Amino acid sequence: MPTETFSRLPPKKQERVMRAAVSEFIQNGFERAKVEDIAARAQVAKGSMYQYFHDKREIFLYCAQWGLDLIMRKLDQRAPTDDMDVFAYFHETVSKVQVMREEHELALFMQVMTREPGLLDETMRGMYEVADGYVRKLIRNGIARGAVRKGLDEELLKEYFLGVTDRFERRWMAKYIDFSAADPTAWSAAMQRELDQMLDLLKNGMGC
Amino acid sequence: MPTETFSRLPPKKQERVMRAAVSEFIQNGFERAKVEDIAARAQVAKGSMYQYFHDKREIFLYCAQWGLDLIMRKLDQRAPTDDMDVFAYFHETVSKVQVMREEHELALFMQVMTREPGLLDETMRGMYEVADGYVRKLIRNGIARGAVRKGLDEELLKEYFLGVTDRFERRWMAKYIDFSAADPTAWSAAMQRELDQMLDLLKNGMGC
DNA sequence: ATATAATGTGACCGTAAGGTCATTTTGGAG
DNA sequence: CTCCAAAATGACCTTACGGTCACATTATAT
Repeated sequence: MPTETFSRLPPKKQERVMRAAVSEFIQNGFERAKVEDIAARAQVAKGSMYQYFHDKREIFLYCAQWGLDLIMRKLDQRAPTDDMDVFAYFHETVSKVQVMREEHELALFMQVMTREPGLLDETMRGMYEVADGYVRKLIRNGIARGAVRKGLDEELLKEYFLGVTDRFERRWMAKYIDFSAADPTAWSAAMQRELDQMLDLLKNGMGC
Repeated sequence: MPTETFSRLPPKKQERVMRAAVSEFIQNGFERAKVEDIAARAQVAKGSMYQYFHDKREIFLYCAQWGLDLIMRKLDQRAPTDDMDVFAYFHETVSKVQVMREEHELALFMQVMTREPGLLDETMRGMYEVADGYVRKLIRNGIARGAVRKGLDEELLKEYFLGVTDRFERRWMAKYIDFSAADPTAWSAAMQRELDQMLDLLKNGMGC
C-alpha cells in the first residue's frame, strides 16, 4: 500500500517512520493525529510522508498491517499454536501478554484500531473470523478428545470461551501497560496463578 | 452543562436536538460530526446550537449524560435490580437488550462513547466502577446463600462473570441491531433459550 | 399597543491541517 | 568529477468547519 519510494527506503528508516506514526495515532486517534507531527517524530519532512504514502488514511492502514504482521510473527515464533488443546491454548495467554509487553506501543495501537471501525472494518472482521474459526476448531477437538462437555451448541461454547479468555487477556494487558516498569517475572508468575484459577472456573463454573 | 436558554426550551424541542446530535455522532464519530449537520437534523440554525451549548464538546458530553439517564430510567422501571441473585441478574439481560432495542440509537451511541475515551473517561470509569461494585455485591450474596462456590478470589469471580455476561449481552445487542425489523417476541424467545444454556455454562463450566 | 427581553438566524471570520510542488540535496554509475 | 535519477524539503495553497455576531423574529409584561 505505501509507495515504491517507501519500499526502497532502508528498513531502519521504514521502521522509524512506522513507529512514529503508531505513537502519534495512539496519542491522538486518527482524526486528531497530524501528518506533520508524525513526520517530526520520525525526523523527516512533512513532504516526505507524502512521498511514502498517498494520504493520511493510508498511513493508518499500513500501520495496522505492519503492526499486525510484526506481532503475529513474534507470537508464532514463540508458540506454534496448531492443533492444541483448548485449555492449553488459554495458557498461551501468558506468552501473548509478554509479547504485547515487548511491543507495548503496538498493543496500544491495536486498541486504537478498535476505535476506527470506519477505516478498517473489513480487516477487523477478517481477524475476528479467523480467531473464531480457530477457537471453534479447538473446541471441536476438545469435544472429540473428551475434554469438553458434549451436547452444547458449538457456537455458544465458543462465545463462552472467548468471553472468559478475552476478558482475562485484556485485564492483564491493562495491568502490564499501567505498570510497565515492574518486574516482569513476578508479574508473569502472578498472572500464571490467576490463570490457573480462571481455568478452574472455565472448566467447572462458578456454581455450587 | 447546556445553557439556561436550552433548559427553558420546550422539552420536545430539547429532545429533537439531542436525538439529532446522537444520530450525527453515531454516523460520524465526534471529530467528523458537524455542528451544522446536527442543527440541520434538528431543524434549527447552526447559531442556535451555540445558544444551547458552549461548544461541540459540550454537545457530545450532554448526549452522554442525557442518553445514559434516559436508558437508566427505562431500565429501572422495567426491572428493579436491587438485592438479587447473581444468576437471576444474568436473566435480566433479556430486559436490557429489549430496552436497548427500544432505544436503538442510544444503544449505538453508547458504543460511540466507548471510542472517545479522551472526552469522557472519568464518566466511563465511574460507570465501570459502579457496575463492578454491584456485581461484586451480588457475588458476595451468592457465596453467602450457597449459590456460588467458596474459596475463589472475589475479584476473579467478578471478572469471570462479567466476561461471560458482557459478551452475551454484546452478542445479542449486535443481533438486535442488525435485524431490527425482525419479530421481537421470536427473538427474545431465542435469546432466552441461549441464555439458559449460557447460564448452565456459567454455573458448571465447559469441562467434562 | 408598545417596550423589552428572549430566542432564532446565517453570513462571516479565523485557523488549522491535509495535501502539492518547485527547488535543493543526496547518492551512485561511468 | 560529472551527471542524472531518486529522495528530501518546507513554503504555500485550499478547504472545511468551529465559533461569532449583528440583526431579525417572537414572546411576555404592562
